[in-house]
Amino acid sequence: MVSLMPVEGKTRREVLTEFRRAEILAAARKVFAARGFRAATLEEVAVEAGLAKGTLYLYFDSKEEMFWAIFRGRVAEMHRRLQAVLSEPGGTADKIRAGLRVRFELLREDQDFMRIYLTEFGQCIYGGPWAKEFRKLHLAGARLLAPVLEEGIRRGELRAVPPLETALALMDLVKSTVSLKLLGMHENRIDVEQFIFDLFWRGVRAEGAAAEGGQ
Amino acid sequence: MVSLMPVEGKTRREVLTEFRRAEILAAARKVFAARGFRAATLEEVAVEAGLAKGTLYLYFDSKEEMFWAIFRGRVAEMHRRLQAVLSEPGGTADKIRAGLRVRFELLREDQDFMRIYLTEFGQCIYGGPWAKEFRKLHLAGARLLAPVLEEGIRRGELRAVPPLETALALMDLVKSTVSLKLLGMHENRIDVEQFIFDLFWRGVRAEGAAAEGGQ
DNA sequence: CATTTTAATGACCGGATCGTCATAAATGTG
DNA sequence: CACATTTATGACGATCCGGTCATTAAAATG
Repeated sequence: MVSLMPVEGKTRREVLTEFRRAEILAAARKVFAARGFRAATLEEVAVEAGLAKGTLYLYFDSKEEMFWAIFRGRVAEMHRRLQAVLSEPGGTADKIRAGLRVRFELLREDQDFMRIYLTEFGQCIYGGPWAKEFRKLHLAGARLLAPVLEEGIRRGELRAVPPLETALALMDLVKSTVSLKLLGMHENRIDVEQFIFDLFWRGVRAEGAAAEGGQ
Repeated sequence: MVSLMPVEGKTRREVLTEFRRAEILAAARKVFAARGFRAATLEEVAVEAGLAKGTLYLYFDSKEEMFWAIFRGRVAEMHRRLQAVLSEPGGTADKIRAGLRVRFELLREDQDFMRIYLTEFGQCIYGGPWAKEFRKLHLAGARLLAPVLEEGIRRGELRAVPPLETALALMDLVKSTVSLKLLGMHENRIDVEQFIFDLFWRGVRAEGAAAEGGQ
């Protein structure tokens, strides 16, 4: 009966099921990114995945579950990468620059995800079932950066800014710049990453410091 | 037949019609702000206005028209006020501060509007019928500030930042801060307006300048 | 007060879409 | 090959909502 070959503690069936789930999520990410959560239809997702709509429900309970599976996973990935670069040794300016780079890299790698992040975040104000989760994830990102800023203040590299608020300001600066990029406003006239870094770094560095991060 | 009393070039009927339109728009603003454009239903708007749904269509052609009547009017008002404070004499720092004050005042006066602005702006990426309009209005705001920055650069008060991009960055900095305020993240721990001004001004001021705007 | 004109109503239509379920195809089993 | 089990299907039910329209209420008119 269970002659399905077990592979690394999982039956062949479980592996196949996971594969299908992943296939469906890839299709869903595409559709959600193109249309937004509300306007995206499961029919589209099904077509994109080469399946029938009913089949989706063998792997997910609802449209919401699909969305969150995509979203949570990607945010977690982003936070892992942020954490990684922020824990490397280096000055505060370097860390801020590295954190910026992670976000811009992510944008280049996966515009779909950023689009979801940016547009659905606005909706979280309406307090649907996600408002709390969204807010928690967003704050979690800021809490990764805040200690770096605190450290910078202690070391005298930064003036005494409120760490969490400043971290949030930076994240939003990136976020909205990213949204402008998606809107095609910046084109290639300036180096956006460098521009944002300059603006922010000059905004937070200690009074006496030169433009040390301006390489 | 036309015994309706003309008042300042308008018949009594026209005045009443305008009044009804305004009543409906007030109700609509409330509902749109509470639920967002998509989730808001005309049934709710009608109830809020104390009318039947069908009656709304005597005054507006569609849900979209209602939304834009609200949105355009309010943005125009914001731009008028920005233009007014930016054209007053004063240093660049003063003007930036005054521009910030306008936006924060607007937030305090009419949170509903800001909510609409913030949340529906995210959606404009999807290129519905509004994408172009939204973008145009958003850029128009930046174009009010850009000349002030250019003037500041000429006068040597600011370093050579790209004016339009910098104006957009400031607008977004305010916008997202505002959204955090709406989310209840800041509470009253810091003076947000002062915080944003400091961050931005230090980010753009000329190399030699002291924190002149820090009053 | 009778009549005409305007304003208001809410039942209804049409389209969209989430999620279900009886049925069918595919796959595995003996 | 017959049978059982898992996977897939897409028509369908249910719901929601923007917009319409025949009908009713109100207001103006003479």
